Amino acid sequence: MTHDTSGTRPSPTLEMVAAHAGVSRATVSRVVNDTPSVDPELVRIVQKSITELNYIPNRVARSLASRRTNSIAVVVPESTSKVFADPFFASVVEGIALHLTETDYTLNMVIASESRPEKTRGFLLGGNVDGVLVVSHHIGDHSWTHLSGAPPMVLAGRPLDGGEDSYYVEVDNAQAAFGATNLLLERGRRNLAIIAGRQDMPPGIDRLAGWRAAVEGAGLTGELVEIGDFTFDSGAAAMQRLLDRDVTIDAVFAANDQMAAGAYTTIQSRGLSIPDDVAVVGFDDDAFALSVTPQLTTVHHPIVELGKKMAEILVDRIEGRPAERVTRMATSLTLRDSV
Amino acid sequence: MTHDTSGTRPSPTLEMVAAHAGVSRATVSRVVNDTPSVDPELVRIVQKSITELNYIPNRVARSLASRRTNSIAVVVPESTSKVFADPFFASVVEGIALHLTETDYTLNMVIASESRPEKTRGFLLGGNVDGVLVVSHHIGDHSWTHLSGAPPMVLAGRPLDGGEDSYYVEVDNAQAAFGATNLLLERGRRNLAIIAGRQDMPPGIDRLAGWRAAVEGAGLTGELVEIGDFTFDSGAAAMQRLLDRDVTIDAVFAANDQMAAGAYTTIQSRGLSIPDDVAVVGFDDDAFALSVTPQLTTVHHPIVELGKKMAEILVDRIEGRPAERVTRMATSLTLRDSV
DNA sequence: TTGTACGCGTTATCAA
DNA sequence: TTGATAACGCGTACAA
Repeated sequence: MTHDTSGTRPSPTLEMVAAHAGVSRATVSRVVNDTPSVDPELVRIVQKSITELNYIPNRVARSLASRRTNSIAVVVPESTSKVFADPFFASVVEGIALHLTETDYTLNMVIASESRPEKTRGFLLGGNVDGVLVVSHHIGDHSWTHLSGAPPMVLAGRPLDGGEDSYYVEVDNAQAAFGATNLLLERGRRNLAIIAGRQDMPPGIDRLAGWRAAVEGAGLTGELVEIGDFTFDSGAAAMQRLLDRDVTIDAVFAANDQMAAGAYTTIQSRGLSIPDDVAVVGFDDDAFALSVTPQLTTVHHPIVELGKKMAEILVDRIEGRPAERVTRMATSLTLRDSV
Repeated sequence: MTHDTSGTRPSPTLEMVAAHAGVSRATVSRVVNDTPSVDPELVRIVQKSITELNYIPNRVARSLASRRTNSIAVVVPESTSKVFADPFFASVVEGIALHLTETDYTLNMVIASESRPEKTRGFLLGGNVDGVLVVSHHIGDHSWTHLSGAPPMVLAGRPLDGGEDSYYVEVDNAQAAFGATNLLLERGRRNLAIIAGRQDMPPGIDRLAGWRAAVEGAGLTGELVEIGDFTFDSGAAAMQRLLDRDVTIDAVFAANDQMAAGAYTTIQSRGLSIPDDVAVVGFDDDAFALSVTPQLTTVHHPIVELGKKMAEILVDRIEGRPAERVTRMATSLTLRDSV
């Protein structure tokens, strides 16, 4: 006895339904699984018994017999203890969850504990899930990506380590950053800085590359670079360092909105005005973009859709349908008052 | 064939390990489950075989036989499409996940789809999980709370509908709101308003009650009440209505930081100063409190801890250990610059 | 179209 | 302490 079960009236088994309906278990199983070749009359009778007895199929037994679990895992790195605080992550998971709700798949969140890596590995390889979704980008986080015997997998963002055979959904970070930076240039800004993100993950790397391409394409030097870790505080600190290096900076591109919001506090505390003295562009178009004053001009990308797409592709793969290896989501520039 | 399995080398079964080790399956099972009464020498031999063959126990088969799934469900309402955007929710889930990582339990996120309620119900009652965590507060969302046959459950926040027998973890919303409001009174504010939250959930109801108690306790009339839905925009709108009613408001208590941040934009766009003209106090102490200018004075509560506690209590119940029915987390006032 | 019977990988019972 | 062996609840060839 593992817990108080008073008042418990467990769901009947398939066998009990069969008895009640006066058919074999096989027939009940067929009705439950919508197998075409069943006498409509029998279908009716069985379904009646099912509702009368309040039968709920046992997913565990079903999995054992069918070798499919009908559940998929979402793996997130523990290292990023801020994963949940990151609106990007939250939105991806939301998209995944929303799509799966419309399917018969169940969502398993697994924290890739660094202290117990074998736990994650065992879970993923133990036949507990039909597929895996990975929302991390750190180098090294994909240690299980190329394991033989692993179920189908779809990544959020391009993999860092080769991974020619990986399936993933991403936004074109470099292109979007390029466009955002060009906006600043078009508005006449000439002394551009960037608060880049961690250089061990694609969004950090590619957004910096896009910024650099635009800046250097305009014949300017891309030297005003400071690195943050995508958090609010790191944005504020990076802005400090930038202004300490060059007070004449007239535009900043931040690799995400949280860091942009952090930069705001630094800029404004130095008596500088946004956008008059310093124009700011962010990336993500999340809640932070709206909560700051003046509201932030930022790169919008469909994060929830990205999550949905990941789930969609994974389910396609699981069920044997063809699927694109790489899907790129479109971005757009949301113009507000910070430029 | 459901998907490409080239290169797959499935984990061996318990039986294969038994053969390899020259013992019976029962013995291997005992070793795997740390059953005390096994010859140390055999334990060694079996463990050797396990690592050599790279054996991973099949959780599904284990569940079927043992009638325990080693996984718990976190139920979130679909209605709140903003659940994931809500830092509170994210932190609770983070806490839950963090605690479960240290146990052998797995986390199942289930969206309580309103269009397919039977799916949620079936999942929860189908023996798929050993316990349930509910992070919603809406009236009606607990329709499955009192189902017989349901596994142990722990709620975030007090249940709205009686539920004398429920287990839950909460913060004392009324008490905290009372304290926050008293701070405003102590600072000499006399024309207090509140942007309350939805009145169909405890945080909305109780924080309003706390505010009212403090205001009326000071001999003032608690009439300046506007209701929001915990979102940024609703906070801005509510502040509009308040100022339209009475421009001499000198203090506002918002039921969460997001609404407080929304109120900021309204207040400042009317040319009023925070805190000189209007003092503001929020609730949650999340990222929004830091991203606004001036930084927000707000009620801090240990949300991640709350999640951890929920998971801890649920696991205790599942494993038959005694547990408190109601746990109340302490709050504190984080003083910043908005008062 | 329906039923029989075996197997899925593990735990649990009962003898030995 | 160890080993047969019967569940666990369902899917699915295969046979009828």
